[in-house]
Amino acid sequence: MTRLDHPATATGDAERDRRAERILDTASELLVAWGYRRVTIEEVARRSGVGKGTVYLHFHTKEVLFLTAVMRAQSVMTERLLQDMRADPARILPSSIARSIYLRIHEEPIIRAILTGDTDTLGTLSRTAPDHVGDLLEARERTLDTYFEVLREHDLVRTSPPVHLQRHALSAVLTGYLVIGPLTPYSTPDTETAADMLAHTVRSSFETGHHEDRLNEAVPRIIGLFQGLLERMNEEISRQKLT
Amino acid sequence: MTRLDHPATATGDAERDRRAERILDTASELLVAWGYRRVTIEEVARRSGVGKGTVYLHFHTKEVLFLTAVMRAQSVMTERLLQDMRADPARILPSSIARSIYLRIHEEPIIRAILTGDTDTLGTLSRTAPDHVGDLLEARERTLDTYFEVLREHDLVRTSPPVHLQRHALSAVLTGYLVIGPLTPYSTPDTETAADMLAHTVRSSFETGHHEDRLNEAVPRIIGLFQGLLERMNEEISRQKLT
DNA sequence: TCATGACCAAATAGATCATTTGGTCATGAA
DNA sequence: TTCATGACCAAATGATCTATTTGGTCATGA
Repeated sequence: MTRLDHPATATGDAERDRRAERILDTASELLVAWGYRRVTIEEVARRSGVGKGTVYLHFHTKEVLFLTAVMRAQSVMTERLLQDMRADPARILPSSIARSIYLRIHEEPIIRAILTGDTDTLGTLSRTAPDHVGDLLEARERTLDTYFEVLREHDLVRTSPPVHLQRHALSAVLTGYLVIGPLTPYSTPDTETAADMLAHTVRSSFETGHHEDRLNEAVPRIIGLFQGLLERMNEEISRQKLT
Repeated sequence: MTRLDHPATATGDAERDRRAERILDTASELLVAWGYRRVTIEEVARRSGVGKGTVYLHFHTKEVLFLTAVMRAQSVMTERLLQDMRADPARILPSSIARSIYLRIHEEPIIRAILTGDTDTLGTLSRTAPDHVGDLLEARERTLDTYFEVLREHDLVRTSPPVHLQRHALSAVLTGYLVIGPLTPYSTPDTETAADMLAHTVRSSFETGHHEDRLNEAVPRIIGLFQGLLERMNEEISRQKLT
């Protein structure tokens, strides 16, 4: 429970930022464990080793605090996707991305809650999110559209359906695999197997046989695209962290 | 409001059965409009033009009444699928079935509620269903497994993944398309378009290029299969209708 | 300068009471 | 005798009021 002997004034931006991160850590942890409604700011403050008022020096409201926690989780996931892409060009393909997201979600319950619209843990957050970070959500949509356009230009995905339909289809399939588990009372395959099936589904319904060359050509653009989204997210996150 | 001048004792099984159907009609209607929790047996009785006690002459409990209503809706849907299959062999393919189910669900809110696990309209039904009709649910799983096996024997679907994984994948994709609509706050394509995308997804990830002959060979077996399931459902339905 | 916890209004949870509802069964019509 | 019915009951649900908690502020003091 006891933190620093001297909970002294945070000297410098560095210390201050570390404290903000600690608060976000606590918020994330409690969000998953208790659900938005049941977590109090005071508890977050206590577990973060700061006073209650201090939390409000970092985040406008409870809502903003938890939304930021959620955004940070997504930012981290995007960063991982980027790492993967840099290591292996094939990782830019939708099937690989879907697979990674699916697997990651099984160890990051926050993101699962977002994507599946889990109202118990998210509470009213799911309603109010668009009011606070609507721009970001739109940006994500646009990024995905451009993503498919780029893939298309390099003959890596089918060209038959319009781009926005492909995006919709990808969301639908991914969501389906995520939601089906808790929904059906009966036998579900283990995570790894399901992830492979998901990748198979996405691959066969979106992608073409890939040419190694065309793939490599596309990599920088795709990476740039997601890098842009990542920066947009981080920007939004630090915008929420006050002063 | 007024029904027969003579709400007389139901003479013969025919009249009695008509009355049961009327009660099921009312129950279905109110289930969709109000949700399980808010519907009272008395209201169902009033709207069906019978006394409250009479409802209990037909169905053991409130739960059983509404479960039967739900089963009947599924039975009707299965019947339609069978009609389609008889009219056109290609309708036995998973892509076509998925498409039909998806479209039908947009005009049959009951079934949507089931498949998407809509807890607001279904209430506690979703939890308790397996206790009452667990056998039927298992039968449906087995039927789907056999369905894929038959398709496989006629070279109509891929043979790479195990059958039960294919079933799981089909459920996942269909569920995804169903759930994604209410979930995402943003642009969704219109029903018909989404249905086509769904069919495309299912076709490209499960089916092979179909030989007309092989298709026709499979038709009778597939139809028999679903016919069996249909009978199993109707059997369960009439088992619930008392005496 | 800046972290803090007492403080306030508003929301939530608890407790108590009134109403409704699922399910039964004695009654009476046919 | 057969069978539909609505009064009836215990249990669940909802309404209402009170006590507590909680999000958010700000005077205080390190």
